[in-house]
Amino acid sequence: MSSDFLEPHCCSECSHHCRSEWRDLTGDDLALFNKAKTVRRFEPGDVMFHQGSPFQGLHCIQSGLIGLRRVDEDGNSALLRLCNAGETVGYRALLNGDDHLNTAEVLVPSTVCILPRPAATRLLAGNSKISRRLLECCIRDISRIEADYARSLTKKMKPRLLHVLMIFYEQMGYRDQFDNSVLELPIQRQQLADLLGATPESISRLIKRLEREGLVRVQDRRVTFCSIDDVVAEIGPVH
Amino acid sequence: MSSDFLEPHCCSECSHHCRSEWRDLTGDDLALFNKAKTVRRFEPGDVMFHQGSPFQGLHCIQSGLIGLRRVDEDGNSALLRLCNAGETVGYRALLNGDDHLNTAEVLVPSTVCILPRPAATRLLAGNSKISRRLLECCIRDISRIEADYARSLTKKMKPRLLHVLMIFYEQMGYRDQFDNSVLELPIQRQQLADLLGATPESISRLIKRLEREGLVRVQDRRVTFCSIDDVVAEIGPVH
DNA sequence: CGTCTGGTTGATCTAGATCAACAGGAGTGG
DNA sequence: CCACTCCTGTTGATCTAGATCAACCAGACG
Repeated sequence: MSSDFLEPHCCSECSHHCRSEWRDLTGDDLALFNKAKTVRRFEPGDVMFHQGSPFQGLHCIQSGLIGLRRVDEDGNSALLRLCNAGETVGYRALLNGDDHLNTAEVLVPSTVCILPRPAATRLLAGNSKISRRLLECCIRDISRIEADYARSLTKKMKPRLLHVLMIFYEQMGYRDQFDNSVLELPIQRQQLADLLGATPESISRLIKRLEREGLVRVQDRRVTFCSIDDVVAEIGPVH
Repeated sequence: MSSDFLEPHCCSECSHHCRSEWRDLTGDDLALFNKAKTVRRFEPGDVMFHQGSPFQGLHCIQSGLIGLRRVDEDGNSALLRLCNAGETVGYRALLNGDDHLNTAEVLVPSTVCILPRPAATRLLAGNSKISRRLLECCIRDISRIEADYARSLTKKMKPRLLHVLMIFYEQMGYRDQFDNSVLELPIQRQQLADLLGATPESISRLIKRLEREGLVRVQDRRVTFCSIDDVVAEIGPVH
């Protein structure tokens, strides 16, 4: 058993993650990846890169939760996307050479593997499998954001809030001792609001309403679903 | 001068279009492209492919305007994106093998070049330049939709409507005999509304308001901008 | 002619924004 | 230990952008 297994580096974490773009690195490519990578630990509130800043490195999320935030000219800001373990962030700036369009902000304690440009470029140029993976990643991201956009155009806040709750539930929900479906929300109300283009006040009231309607019970960050089926009925298929 | 120039086929149209993904096809690849392609003419209201239908072919828009529409479970629909000459549509279904997520509806008379799956796959597998182009195309689409999504989350209808007017103006606007900036809107109010997640009534009233505020003058489909600068000031940088 | 389609207008309603106040912790510093 | 402030969240009062529903209008078209 190599030391990689005893003390995991980026290679084993990033490239072994079943959803990662880097899952099928082998041989020289894997060695290059490992040599060039740095692994960093981030805390909530940290920023991995800023909107408007030049590309610094490809960020592969090993664990945690990252939000991509966009701020407009008058200071309004929105969380456009959430990125989980296994996802690669910042590839757009790598590929088109432009500055980052979003700020990548850390929402929960996260471990991230950073691959600087030279290595990323070499890997991409040398291995067509990797650029294919990146293309898949692009397609996945586009589908996700298109779906979110469509929801924002056609639906009210209530089903949209329920939708993000369900997304979180899928990723980190669990059953408590009474077999209730429970979710420990990883983000605060403000960020929930930024995710939906709403205000924290509205989120607060909306949650109250969901409780009155008997869909969920919420205490601070803990969300207990009274009936997952009822929730799904409100929002249609989650994906 | 070859007959291609006298009676343009897809090759010369699609692949010569400066923004097309296919601009640098040469030799055998170009021959394959030409052999496999079919060119079709569509009229407004026609549908190139339906949401939920399987991939039939890659659609390269030679001329015209295509809208990608998404309809949800309760029948609400939105126009997620507009695609102009030079753009390739439907690549997602090609690459991931899933059904189309959107309906591609024709908004103005359009000429489209259709490349069936086998040829598309062969071209993609054999020519890394092409998959790189497709990746760029993906990146462009993702940037666009992200920007639209951000606007929908943070801005009111007024700047968003002005934004789509400016987008149209950039593409097809002109100066009239008095040097006014004029735009002949290619779509009707309903579609404008679907593009913004609004109702036709709201669009109608909003336009009235823009006229009252002296930003534009509108008669049927003709939009005359009183001051492009004022409009730009309202919406910030267009791109 | 009647009918249809796209657009406008008016009256009313409502979801969500805004603004202001307040409440409960969690530090922090005396 | 208490007082203070900061930060997140909640609540209340009010406002408003945009939706909804109904009517109507003009042109196109059989």
